[in-house]
Amino acid sequence: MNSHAATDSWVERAEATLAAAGHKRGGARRTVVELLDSQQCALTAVEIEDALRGERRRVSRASIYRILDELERLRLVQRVETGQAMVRYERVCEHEEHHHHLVCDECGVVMPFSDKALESAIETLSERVPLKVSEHEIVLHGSCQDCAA
Amino acid sequence: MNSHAATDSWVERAEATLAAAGHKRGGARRTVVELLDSQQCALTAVEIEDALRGERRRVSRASIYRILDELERLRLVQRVETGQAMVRYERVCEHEEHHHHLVCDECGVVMPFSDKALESAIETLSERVPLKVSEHEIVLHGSCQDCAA
DNA sequence: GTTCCTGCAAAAGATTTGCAGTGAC
DNA sequence: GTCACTGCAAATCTTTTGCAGGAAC
Repeated sequence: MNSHAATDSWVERAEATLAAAGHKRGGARRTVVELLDSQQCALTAVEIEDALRGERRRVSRASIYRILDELERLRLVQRVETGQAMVRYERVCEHEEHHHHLVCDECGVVMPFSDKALESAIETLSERVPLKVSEHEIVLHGSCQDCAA
Repeated sequence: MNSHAATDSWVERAEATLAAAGHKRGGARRTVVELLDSQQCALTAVEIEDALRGERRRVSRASIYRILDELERLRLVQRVETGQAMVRYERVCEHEEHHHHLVCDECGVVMPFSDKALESAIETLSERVPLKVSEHEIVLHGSCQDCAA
């Protein structure tokens, strides 16, 4: 499930960062971290709960939100707002290409994409704007191939 | 408050589109439409309710949501997701420059910006992606000049 | 033993819906 | 008169919080 090099896998960085922040190792948190690591794209809290209910250990909704919140504070995951009712979360990889999202407004599927030209446009722009920019989020809405057919 | 040319002001287009869609003229809806027309940037439902409570006619929260929902379906307003708890809405002007948003994560202020290079990057990109793109949303997060000082 | 971690149940906050009365055409 | 519009109150849904027991160190 996990295709990173062993030495800088996201799970390991997450565990290390959590430990450095004074956290103990909790079973629920480890389970969530492992699930997030195995995902290619962003999940909602409910999707995480459902994914864990069958497979691995069950984790309560409240814990999932608490864990996601802490992971976000530590910049290990990022929120993705897709305009759907629920917020999505995905892991942040330091050495990996930054990506954004495509959302099909008909079926709700969310897919990642990345584009160099877009990133450099954002970078240039960030310096001309009355805001010290720390992050950016881009979402393209439309119909996916299945729904447009 | 309103700086459009009389012939294609957003209020007029909105009224015409609503009428064409079989709507009668409602006092609450007209009040909300006029408020949205007077705004430079996106408002939340609660901000709309508060703005109307003092000044013009009071409109119930439920009606505001229903009105915004209908205006969105007719593509007269668009949602803006800023990562704050509430969704924001703003009018969509056909002949005006498309804009996006800067959000200060400290004080919550939302500002509009626009950038040609960014728009063309999006346009080019939209054709290479497995989605029939109909809309896009870009949000830059960071600290505004007051908060960064 | 202290401090963090979890689940459960309750709370909070945003948005939606049911219903009954009012208004537009 | 009919069908849309609106407000109120209740419901729904996502996310947060309080609390008590359990686990890590």
